[in-house]
Amino acid sequence: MSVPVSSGSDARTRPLGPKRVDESFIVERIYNAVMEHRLAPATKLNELKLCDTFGVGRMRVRRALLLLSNQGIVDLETNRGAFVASPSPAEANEVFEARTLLESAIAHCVVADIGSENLDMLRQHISLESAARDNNRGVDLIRLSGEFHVKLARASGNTILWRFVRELVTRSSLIVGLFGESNHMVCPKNEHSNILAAIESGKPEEAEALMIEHLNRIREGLNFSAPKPQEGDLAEILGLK
Amino acid sequence: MSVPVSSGSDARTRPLGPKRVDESFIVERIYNAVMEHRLAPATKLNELKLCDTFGVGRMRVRRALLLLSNQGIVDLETNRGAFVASPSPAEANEVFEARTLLESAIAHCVVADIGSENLDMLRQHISLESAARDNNRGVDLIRLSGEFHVKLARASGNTILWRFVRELVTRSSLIVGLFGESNHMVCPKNEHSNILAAIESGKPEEAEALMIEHLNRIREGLNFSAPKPQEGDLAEILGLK
DNA sequence: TCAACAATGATTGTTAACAATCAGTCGGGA
DNA sequence: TCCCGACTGATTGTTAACAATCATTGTTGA
Repeated sequence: MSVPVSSGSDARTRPLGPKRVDESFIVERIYNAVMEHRLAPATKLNELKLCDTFGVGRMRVRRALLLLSNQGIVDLETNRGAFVASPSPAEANEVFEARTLLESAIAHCVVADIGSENLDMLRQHISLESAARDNNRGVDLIRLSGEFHVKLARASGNTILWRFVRELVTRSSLIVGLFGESNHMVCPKNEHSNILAAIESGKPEEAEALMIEHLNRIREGLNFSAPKPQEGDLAEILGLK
Repeated sequence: MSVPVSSGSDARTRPLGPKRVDESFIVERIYNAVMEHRLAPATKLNELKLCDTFGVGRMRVRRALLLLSNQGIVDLETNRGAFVASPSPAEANEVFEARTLLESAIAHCVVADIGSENLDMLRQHISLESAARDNNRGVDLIRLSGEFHVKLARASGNTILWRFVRELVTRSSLIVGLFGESNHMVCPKNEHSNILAAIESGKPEEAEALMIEHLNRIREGLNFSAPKPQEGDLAEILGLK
């Protein structure tokens, strides 16, 4: 558990070419780990372990953790350290309220603006999702389900909206991990492709309505009376494979 | 210019009671200064001066600057330091696109949810705005014009949306400072009160439409072919009066 | 057996010094 | 006069050591 992961050592021993490991790299990695449910809520994020994992000094790690805490992905407790955030039910409601407001508007607007290359990207994404679902690749499916929303926001061409949605989707991943009922699918089967279909056929109102329904369905799959305590292993999870 | 400001020294000499100066305090101060056009785009944010101003160590200042850069308020240039951001025209368009999308939806939704105490708050705000306009209190008016949007978002009761709008409004302040035509008023005379009226009378579509118009009007007041270089004095600007 | 408590190790928060880079000045030469 | 380069002070980036706090273990006593 506390054994330095080989990939971590790699990061320190070889400079990884011209790639510089800055705060955003660490933030990115933790974002991805949360999105894929590899980092569970309340997991302790030990500074030294993160230093080993990424091969950087403590300052970098602390700065990255500060950014993450600012985005609601990490909780910083004074003198106790950093933990993956455990959103409260109230917080969860805020996140989904904000998502509904933001993403429904995006779904509406994107119909007019979207270009063919972005449509292709989304189509390709849907096929990846289907494949992951058919092959029972649970981890991939979880990640892809969230990524659809992020890619749709990206298709809006607005990097600010993209960033906002990305934050909210990642926080949703924590929320689902905490309150999601295990038997309930993360994102029901055809909803993403239905949204895409509405976009393709140029129906903004329908795309918007479908997005709202979709988010409500996810929300209904939450059970706030059943918080799940979990345990994370950290070094291995974040290792640079 | 480089003289340590009295208020800055105050901050260091007296502990200011139980008030602890952490990153968010510094971030808050710089946010306010930008909102009030007291910090112009491209102003150099010298670390030591900020340390003196707030009476904290360099670490705190650097962490605050990191947060601000993450929110598009500050640009960090390696080995050159921190500068108040100078949004490009492309960035400006993104900000206003995002604002239109977000704030129109907020204006729509808030009609159903808003409570009387929030309505009162907004009414009171409008009267402050009017007073500032009538008395030619330019600085106050600038601040209040932006704050209306922030308060409206706050009235939605969603702290996430509030944070997003706050960031965008603050960035807008920089944009207006760079590209705004001086003779053009920041926020035309009655538009805020018209929006509030629509909300009060329970007309979500009208509130939304007015908000969109309002933001477009601000946008039309921008002139991207005329960037204005400006100079800031910093220590005095941020001093704890 | 259990609870309170002290001691120790681990982890975080902070400071200070050092290294590296930048910006502005001065001087020399065409 | 103008341009180029070395030099110096200022500023930023980084590291390491120190201080403070927390968590855990082991002990004592009822």
